[in-house]
Amino acid sequence: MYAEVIVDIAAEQVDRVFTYRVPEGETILPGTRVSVPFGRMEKEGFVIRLKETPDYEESRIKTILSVLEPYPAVLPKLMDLAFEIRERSHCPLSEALRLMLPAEMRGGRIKVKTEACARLLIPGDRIDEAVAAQNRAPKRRLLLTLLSDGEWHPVEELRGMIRDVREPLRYLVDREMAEITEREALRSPYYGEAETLPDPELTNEQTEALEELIPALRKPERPFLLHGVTGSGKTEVYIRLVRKALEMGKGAIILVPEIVLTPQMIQWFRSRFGDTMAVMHSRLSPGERFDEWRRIRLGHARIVIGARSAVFAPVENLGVVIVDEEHEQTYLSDRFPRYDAREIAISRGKREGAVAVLASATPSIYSYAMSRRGDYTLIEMPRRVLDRPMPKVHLVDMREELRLGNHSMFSALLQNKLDDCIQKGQQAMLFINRRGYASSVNCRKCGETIKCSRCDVSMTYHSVDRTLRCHYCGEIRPMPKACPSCRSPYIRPMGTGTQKVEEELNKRFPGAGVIRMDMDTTSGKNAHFDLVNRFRAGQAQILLGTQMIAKGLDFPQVTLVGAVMADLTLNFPDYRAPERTFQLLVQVAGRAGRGNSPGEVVIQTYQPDHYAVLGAAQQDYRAFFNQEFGRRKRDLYPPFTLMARFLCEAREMENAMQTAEEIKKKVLGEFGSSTLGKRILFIRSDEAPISRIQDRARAHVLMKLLNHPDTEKLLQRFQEMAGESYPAKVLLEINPASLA
DNA sequence: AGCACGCCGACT
DNA sequence: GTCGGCGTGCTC
Repeated sequence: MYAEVIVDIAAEQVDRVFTYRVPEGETILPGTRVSVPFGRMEKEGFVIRLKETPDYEESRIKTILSVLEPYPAVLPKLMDLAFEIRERSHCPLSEALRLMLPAEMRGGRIKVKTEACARLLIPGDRIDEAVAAQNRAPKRRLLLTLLSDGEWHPVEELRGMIRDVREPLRYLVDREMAEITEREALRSPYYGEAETLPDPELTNEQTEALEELIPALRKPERPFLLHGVTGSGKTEVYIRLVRKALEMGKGAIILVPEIVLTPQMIQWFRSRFGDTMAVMHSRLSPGERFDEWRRIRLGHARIVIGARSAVFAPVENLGVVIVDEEHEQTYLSDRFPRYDAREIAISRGKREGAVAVLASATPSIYSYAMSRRGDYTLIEMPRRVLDRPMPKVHLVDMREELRLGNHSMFSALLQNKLDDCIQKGQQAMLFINRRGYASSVNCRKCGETIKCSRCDVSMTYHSVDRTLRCHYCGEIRPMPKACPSCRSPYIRPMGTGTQKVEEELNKRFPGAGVIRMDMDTTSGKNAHFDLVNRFRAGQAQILLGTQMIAKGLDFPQVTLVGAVMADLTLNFPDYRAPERTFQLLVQVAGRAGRGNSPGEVVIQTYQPDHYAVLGAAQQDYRAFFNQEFGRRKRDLYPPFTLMARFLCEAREMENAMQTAEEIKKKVLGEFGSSTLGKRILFIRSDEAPISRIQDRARAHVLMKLLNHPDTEKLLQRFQEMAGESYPAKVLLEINPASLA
């Protein structure tokens, strides 16, 4: 027998199969990882196919050294998916296959953990007798009792209950009353027992949604788009759908944005699904990640809840894939090979006969447009559970506040509402959009902003330790005493960050208690969890935070939500700015009134007439969609067009720019005024907006292409062009998440 | 990815 | 004369 193997090296030159001999007596299935001799190295590889006769000179064929796992690490369906990813993102197959396993599995960096376990060999009806016989040896008695269920018990666990347990255990083993073996142990990312919760009553809308979704488990057709307002109970729909799939013997994947994957939410799902659920997210330790992966692969867990990369979880006989908060940017991978977890979810659904559900209170313009075209089946849930009202939203024009002489960052209305809320003993959440507004440090004399030496972005002032930090590369510098460019001493932090607001709040509302959640206060492993818990327990009345408090959190005591200056994203030089702003504001507003008391929201804005702000204030998705869709059509933005960019990175900007210009010339030379060339609405080469990241100079060729069936041919040609050799490293991006 | 092979510059 | 620079090419 011979095996075709893809060697685990990420390079175009070795992106083809190599033939190896299967050792005598071994049976290997496709998808199995093996260790093979490659040149004079030893490498890991993936078996792609098995065959009887080799198509390579037999005497030169080497033999597989060892089989790394006794089962295929890549399921056949995921193998097909890897081929598709290679096609679509033009990466070596080995790179696509790497997505299918936890990183630490490669290179044998992680081992299966074992632990000693003991169990009783005495038949059940003779245990009492055995216990009674040990009336003068209390430790033996206790041990017999602990083991009396006949199950395996880790010795470590017994040691916690009996001092020097080895002594009585040896006694039992010597008399063949018990046995000890090394068994595989699973490192668990869960702590605490999950309480079992009863099923809540379903609302009419939930029932109706399920009446559409459940039949699709038998014969899935198109993907679903579930549009349910904040608080409409989408999660309960997921739970019932997943449970149904489970009853049919199928598995499920639920994708959520990383930020909402808090221990609470995990415990909550655990309370409904128990040990048949596994989690996958970036905060797991390498051991935990591997063990969770193994639980899924071996079928011990059939339900996976996880962040982006969990779309690749090795669930066999997949019944349903759900993408929660489908509009979130986190579903776009920022690493190579780039992928969109939503696309993969749909592709897996189609490939494996599973229902794909994209869900959001604020669907992406793209997905909603797809549902209008009939490519996705739309399910709407326009009302909240228990007929709770949508929160009442007040818009405050901050320009007007200034005109009235209010120079603080809180409008009179927000101050009054906060006063009121705190006096009533209720809780409030204040959301600050710090992006682009953070306390950059400026010189008041020459106007210079202090930038990171390596990344060309402004550094941010952190008052706790009086340092400047770069949010791109993490560089930390002490706050300078004088302006680095003009030596003037008049430099100081500008703008408003969460810390400054926190100080202000403590001054204005002494005794209310403020919890701040942002990148700085949530860096520890459980910091996020602890802060959320403290707020839930009522240890503070005000929760202040950035993006991370905008989504998914459910605090029934919160009756007031303030968006202090949330419309700043509107001014971002990005065509998605209105979409982002609308989504953010609706999500923020959705945090209010989730309990029995109705909620109120104050949105402070400088652009109260903007349709994204108005749409959010009225909580009217459709109105917003229509406006935004019209604008995209008129101004030729996606989905009517697509952006393509060649990103060129080099040590020197000269090389990066030279490459960008060369590519632009090549594109124009080849397509110029041809029919295909007419699909190019514009093309421009330039330094990238962030001209240096991690000491690499960046330039790009930016193109807007008309979305037309034959545009695909252009893209394929672009992919080839990106693969040629230049003085800079070139990467082709289609509709990049950011143009930075 | 690694490592060999190979063809030109400054040194014990 | 030799050590060593890293460009090109191969690995079942």
